[in-house]
Amino acid sequence: MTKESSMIKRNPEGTRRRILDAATEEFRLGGYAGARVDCIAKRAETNERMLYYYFGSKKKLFIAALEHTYDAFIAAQSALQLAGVPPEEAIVLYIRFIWDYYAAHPEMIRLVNNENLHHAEHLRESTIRTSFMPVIGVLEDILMRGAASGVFRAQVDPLRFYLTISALGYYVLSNRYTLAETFGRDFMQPDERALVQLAHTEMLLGYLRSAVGNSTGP
Amino acid sequence: MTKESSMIKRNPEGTRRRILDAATEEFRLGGYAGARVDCIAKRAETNERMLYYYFGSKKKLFIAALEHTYDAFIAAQSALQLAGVPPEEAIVLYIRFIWDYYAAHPEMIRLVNNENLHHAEHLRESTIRTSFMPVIGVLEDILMRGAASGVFRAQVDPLRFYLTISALGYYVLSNRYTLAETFGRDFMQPDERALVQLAHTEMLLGYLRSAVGNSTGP
Amino acid sequence: MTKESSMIKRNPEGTRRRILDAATEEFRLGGYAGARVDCIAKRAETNERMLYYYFGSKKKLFIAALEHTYDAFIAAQSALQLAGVPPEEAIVLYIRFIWDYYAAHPEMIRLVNNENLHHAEHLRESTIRTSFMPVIGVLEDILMRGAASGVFRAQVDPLRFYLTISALGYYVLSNRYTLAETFGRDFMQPDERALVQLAHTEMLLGYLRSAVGNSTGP
Amino acid sequence: MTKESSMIKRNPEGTRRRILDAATEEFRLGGYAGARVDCIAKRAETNERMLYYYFGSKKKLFIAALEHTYDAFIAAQSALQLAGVPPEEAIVLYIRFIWDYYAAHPEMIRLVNNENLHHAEHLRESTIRTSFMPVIGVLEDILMRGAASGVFRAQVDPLRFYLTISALGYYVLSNRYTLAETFGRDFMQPDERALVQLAHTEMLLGYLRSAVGNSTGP
DNA sequence: TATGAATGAGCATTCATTCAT
DNA sequence: GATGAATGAATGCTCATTCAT
Repeated sequence: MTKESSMIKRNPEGTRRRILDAATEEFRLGGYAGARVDCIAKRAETNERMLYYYFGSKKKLFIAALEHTYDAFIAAQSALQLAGVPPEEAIVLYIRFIWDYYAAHPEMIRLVNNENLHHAEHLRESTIRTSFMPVIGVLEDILMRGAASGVFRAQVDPLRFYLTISALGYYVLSNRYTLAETFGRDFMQPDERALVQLAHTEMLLGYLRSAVGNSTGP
Repeated sequence: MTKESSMIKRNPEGTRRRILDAATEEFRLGGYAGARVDCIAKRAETNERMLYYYFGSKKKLFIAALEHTYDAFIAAQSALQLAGVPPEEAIVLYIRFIWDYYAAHPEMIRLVNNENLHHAEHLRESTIRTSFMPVIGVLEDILMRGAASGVFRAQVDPLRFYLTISALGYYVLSNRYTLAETFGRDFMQPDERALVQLAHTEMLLGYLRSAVGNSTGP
Repeated sequence: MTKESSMIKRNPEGTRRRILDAATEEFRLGGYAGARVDCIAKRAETNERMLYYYFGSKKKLFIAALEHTYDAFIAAQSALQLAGVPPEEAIVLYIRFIWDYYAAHPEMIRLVNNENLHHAEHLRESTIRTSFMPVIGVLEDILMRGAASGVFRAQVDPLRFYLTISALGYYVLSNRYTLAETFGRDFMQPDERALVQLAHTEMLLGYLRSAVGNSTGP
Repeated sequence: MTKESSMIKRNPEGTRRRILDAATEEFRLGGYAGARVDCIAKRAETNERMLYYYFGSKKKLFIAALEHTYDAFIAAQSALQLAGVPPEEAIVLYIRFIWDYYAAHPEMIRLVNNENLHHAEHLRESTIRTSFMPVIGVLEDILMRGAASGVFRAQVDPLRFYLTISALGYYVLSNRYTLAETFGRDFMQPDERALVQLAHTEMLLGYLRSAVGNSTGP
C-alpha cells in the first residue's frame, strides 16, 4: 500500500473532520430529527460505527456541529481589525461583515433555528455559549468611539444593537424560501439584496446619528 | 348507544379540528420530522387512522397546519381598521400589531422556520401562498398616505419595508432560546422586550421621516 | 376470505398467545440476552412490531413469559387433590408431582436460572411473586397430617422441606448437559432417572419417619 | 521508557490472567450472551485486541473461563485429606466442603448454568470434562470404607450420591434470588443456611446409615 | 365515522472482530 | 506485546401507513 492511500484509510483527524462536516451538512438539510446517521456516515465516506467512535451519539454529534459552527463565527468576528477605523466607517464594515457571514454560511442559520426548536438544549450542554459574549466587545468599541467623537448618539446598548443588526441580516436568509413563495421575489438575489442592505444600512446609521432619545431609556 | 354519547363520538368537524390543532402543536414542538403521528392522534384524543381519514398523510397534514396558520395571520391583518388613522399613528399601530402577533403565535415562527428548512416545498403545493400578497396593501396604504401628506419619505417599497418590520419582530422570537443561552438575557421578557421595541420603533419612524435618500436606490 | 383464514389474520388473543409461547421458547433456548426479538416474531408467525404492540418491550415480554410459567406451575400445584390421601402416600405423590413437572417443563428451569442470573429483577417487578407462598399450604397440610397421625416427625418446616424436594428434582434437570459431559451419564434417561428418584424418595421418607431431631433445631 | 514502566506494560502472563479473571466475572454477571468483550477488556485494564491476541474469540475465552473454574474445583477436591478420617466424620467434612465451595464460588454456579443453557457445547470442546470423573474417587473411598466398617449401607453408587450432595448445596445458591423474592426468605443468610444444612446433613447421614434397601436396586 | 390490529421499512445504536502500526 | 482505528452485520425498537371490521 502506498503512503498516500494508507493516509486516506488511517487518518483519525481526517475521519473525525469528515464526519463533522458531513453532519453539519445533513443537520442543515433536515434538522436534527430529519438527519439520518447512515446518511452522515455515507457522506463522510466512513461507516456509522466511526460516528459513535468519535462522537458517542447523534446528539453529541449535533452539539459538536453546533459548537464548530459557533466557533467559526466567533473566530471570524474576533479576527476583524476595526480598531483604527473611524466609527462611521467601522460600523458599516461591521454590519456588512455580519450580513455577509450569514449569507456565506447558511448552515449556521439552519442549525441555530433547529437549536431554538429544541429550546437551546444542546447549547446548554455546551461550553461554547460562554465564548460568545466577549465578541460583543468589537461592536461596543465602535459604538463607544462613535459616541466619544460625537458622531453617534450615546448610551446605545451594544447587545441590543447587535440584535438589531443581526435580525436584519438573519431574517432574509432564514425565511428566504417562504418569502420567495409568498411574495414571488428572492431577497437573496444580488440586486435585490443590495437594495435591501442599502436601505437597512441607511436606517441603522440614521438611528445612530440621531441625537434625540436612546435605546436604554433616560 | 344513546343520542348524547353518539353526539360526542360522532363529531366530524370537531375531530378534524382537534387533529389540526394537535398537529400544529406537535409540528411546533418538533418540526416536521420530529413530530410523531401517534402523538398527534393522542393529543387530538382520537386514533391514528382518523388522521389519515381526514388528511391523507402526514405531509398533507403539515400543509393543512401551515395553511391554517398563514390563514389566521392573513385574516388578522385584513381585519385591521387603519384606513382613517393618521399615517404616523397608523404605522406605529401596524408595527405593534405585527410584533404582537408573532409574540402571541410562536407556532407560526416554528412552522415557517421548518418550512424554510424544506425550501418551502409544502407551501409550493398550497394555494395559500397567493393569499399573502394582497395583505401588503394595508401597509402600502399607510406609506402612500404618509408620503402624500409629506410626513414620510416617498418611494418606500412596501414589501421591503414589510420585510424590515417583520425581521425585527421575528428574530427576537425565533432566536429567543439561543440568545438567552449565549447572552444570558431573555429578550422576550416584558421589560426587555418593551425597550427593544421602543428603539426599533424609533429607528423605523426615523427612517420614514428622513428626507434624504430612499429605499429603492438613487 | 373464508372464516378460517380471517381467524388466522385477525386474532388478537391468538397473536398475543403465539408471541408469548414463542418468547418462552426463545428465552429458554438463549436466555434473556441471547434471545432475539426478530426470532421471537418469526417463530410467532408475526412481525416485530406486534411484539411491542402487545408487550411494550423485550423486558416486559420476558416478565410476561416468566409470569406465565410461574402461573402454570402454581395452577398445577393448586389442582392437586391430596386432601383425603393418607400422608405417606400423599407425600410420595407430591414429590413425584414436583419432579415430573420439572421434567415436563424444562422451560421453567431455564427461565428461573436466567432470572437468578439477573438477581430476580424481573420477578421483583411482577405481582406473581406473591402468588407462590400460599401454594406451600398443599405440602404443609400433608406434613401436619403426617405429624398428627404419628407417621412423620413433628416440626418440619414446610418451606425448607419444599426446598429439599425441589432441589433434588431441579438439579438433575438444570445440570443435565454438564453432568452428561463430565460423567458420561444422562441422569434424565428413564432408567437412570427412576433409580435416582427411588433413592431420593427413600431418603426423604426416611428423614420424615425418623423420630430423632427435627429440621428447626431443638 | 524506564525499566519499571516497561515491566508494568509488558506483562504477558499478567495480562492474560487479568483478562481471564475479568471474563469470568463478566460471564458470571451476564452469561455468555450478556457479557460484552469491551467490558471484559475494560475490567482487565487492557484493550479488546489483547483479548483476541490471547484467546482468539469470545467463545474460546468463555471455554477458558469455564475450564479455569472447573480446574479450581477439581484441584480443591483433590487437595482434600480425608484418607485417614473415620467414614462418618469424613462424609460430613466432604459434604460441608462441597457446599462451602459452592457458596464461596458463585461464579461456578452461574457459568455452569449458562453452560447447560447451551447444552454444554463449550465443555464438549474442552478437555477438562475428562478430569472430573477421577475426583469422585474421594467420595467413593469414604463410602467404601463406611460400608466395609458397617456404618454405611452397601452398594451406594458414589456418582449418584455425589449428585444428591451437590443438588442440595447447588439449588439454594443457584436459586437464591428467586427464592428470596417468592418466599421472602434469603436461604443463603448464615442462620437460615446453617439450619438447612443441619437438616440436609442429618437426612444424608440417615440415609447412609439405614440398612434397608439401597440406591442401586435389588 | 370510528377503531384495534397489522405491517415492512427504517431508526439510532452496539456487536464481535480485524486492520495497520 | 500492545494499541487506536476501522468495519459490517446485527440489535432492540419506532416509523408512517394500511387492513378489516
